[in-house]
Amino acid sequence: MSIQEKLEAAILRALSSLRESGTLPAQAEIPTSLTLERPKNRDHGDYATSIALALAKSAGIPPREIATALQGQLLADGEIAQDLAGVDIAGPGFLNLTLAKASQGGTIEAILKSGSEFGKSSTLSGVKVNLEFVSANPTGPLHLGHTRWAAVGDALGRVLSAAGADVTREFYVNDRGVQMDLFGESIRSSALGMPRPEAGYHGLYIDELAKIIVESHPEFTKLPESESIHAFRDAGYALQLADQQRVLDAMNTHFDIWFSEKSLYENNFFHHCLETLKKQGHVFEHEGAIWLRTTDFGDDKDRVMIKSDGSFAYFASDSAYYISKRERGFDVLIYMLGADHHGYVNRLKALASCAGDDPKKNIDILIGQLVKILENGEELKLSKRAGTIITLEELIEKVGVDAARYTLIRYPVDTPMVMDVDVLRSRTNENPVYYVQYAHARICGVLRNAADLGIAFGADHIHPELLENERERELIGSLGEFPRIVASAAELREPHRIARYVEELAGVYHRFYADCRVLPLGDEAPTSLHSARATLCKSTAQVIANSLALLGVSAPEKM
RNA sequence: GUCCCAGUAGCUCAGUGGAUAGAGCGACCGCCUCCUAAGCGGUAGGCCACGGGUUCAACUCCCGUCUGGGACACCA
Repeated sequence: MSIQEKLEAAILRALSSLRESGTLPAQAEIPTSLTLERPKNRDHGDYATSIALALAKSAGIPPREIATALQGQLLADGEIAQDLAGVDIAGPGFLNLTLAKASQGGTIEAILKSGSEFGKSSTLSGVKVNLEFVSANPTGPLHLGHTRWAAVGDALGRVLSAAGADVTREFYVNDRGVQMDLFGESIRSSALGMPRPEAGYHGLYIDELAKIIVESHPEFTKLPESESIHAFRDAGYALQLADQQRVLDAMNTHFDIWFSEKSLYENNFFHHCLETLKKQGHVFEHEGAIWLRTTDFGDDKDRVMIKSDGSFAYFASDSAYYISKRERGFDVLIYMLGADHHGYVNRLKALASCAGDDPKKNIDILIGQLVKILENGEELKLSKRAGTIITLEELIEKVGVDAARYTLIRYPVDTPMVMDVDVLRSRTNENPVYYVQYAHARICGVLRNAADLGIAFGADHIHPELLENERERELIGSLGEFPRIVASAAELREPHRIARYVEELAGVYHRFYADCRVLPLGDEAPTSLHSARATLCKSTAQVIANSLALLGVSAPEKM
């Protein structure tokens, strides 16, 4: 149990004993859990709680009076009193807690003991999560519109796993339907030197695909039109999907399952889904088409699953895919969609309700705003190579995987963002990924030197009582926050919190480094303080590395 | 017309109901004879779009207005 959790438990304990003793009346609304705040102002201690303010009304007692009683309880609590150097009442009734030095050492010890496991929790343990992201059509290269999810989705998967969830990352492959046929037709047209279909695909990559396919299968061009289109379609699809997989792999983004849309219609699965939905009573027939009455659950119109001509509407796939995920045992289905799909939110939630589920619990839809990319101050839209828009691969070539991933992840997804290629290539404070990586490399350098000088550091050399500098206190405080940051990032599905946190941590470290000499100067003899500071450095490097690992960004030992 | 998102320092943006609203860039002034200056410190810069409401407490929650961006097919 971390020191923070210990304190939280102690406060709850204090509150209930105050109620038992009659200091707090029975009608006081004592919460069952509470989270301590980290005050921004150093004068307000290491942790603070406003619980006295919150209780004042229901208890009918002035907040400062409650705070005073609480203060007395905490100081008399044998299990916690020795961890506290101070319990102060401030302002209207805040309770400010200052940790004893020895308790701060507990944070360092926990980090060194847990290593790469530090920060993990069990807040989501037992929850089976299906995380679906990217899900690009396999009819072209991955482009800028997919990059944000490729990075954020992957990071979210890592964060959820760190919080104990059982996560399956899934890529939905739209391998059937009109678009696929157009794709095949476009490749075939290129192979035969014919004009492309009007609504078809026009990128140069189509010509490349055509060339590759014709080389290995010249006979495709001689097949009857329909068969030929299908042959080109299937071959092109296989090549394009493999290409997407290669690029995602290079992006350090990995999937557990590549789910085929086509498979939803094999082995009578769709029919089974329809029967399942019918049992819930929201399926109906109208003018020869089969509908789902999503308006029963707040959708603005009902949705067609099977059109009157017997063909499947897109919503048929959505429905069957949803049923498939639930039948495969997932409790929480996370969908990561682009802003252009926000109209899907209501119908997907209504679909969950139509299937008898609770949309608040079983489905979670994240909408990502657009990404723009700037180079030399101009927006990049056209890509010579793809003939359409800039590809994910080109972005990686320009700025590298670490910078691309980090930048894409560090903003909340519901705000539009601009990536400036020139900034991402710069090696200054302006470029947060370097700022953070540099802090890690810097620590590694110090620790190499420490080892050369024969200075001992590690779990046996924490010496918390020697770490008296304000910068040291600040650094230890930041390190201790990591587990709660991971837990909240997972709960809120906001991996950008990890990035913001590690930037803050790197800043705190750089300030510590500027003020506190870690290694002996000149001929100075090594002391316990040198060991203690080197140990603090080591634990900081560990937390930075753990943070970057959650983002899928490397933590270099040298730069 | 309906719906979604945004509006915070000159610029790009953080900020899960708490105390004096933050960071980077840009501007100005400083810090390397010794651990990575890809770093650190300081100064200047804010009616948190506007108006109501809820609350002990609102940048944060609710309603409305204005401005900007996007979405609204028996399309995939």
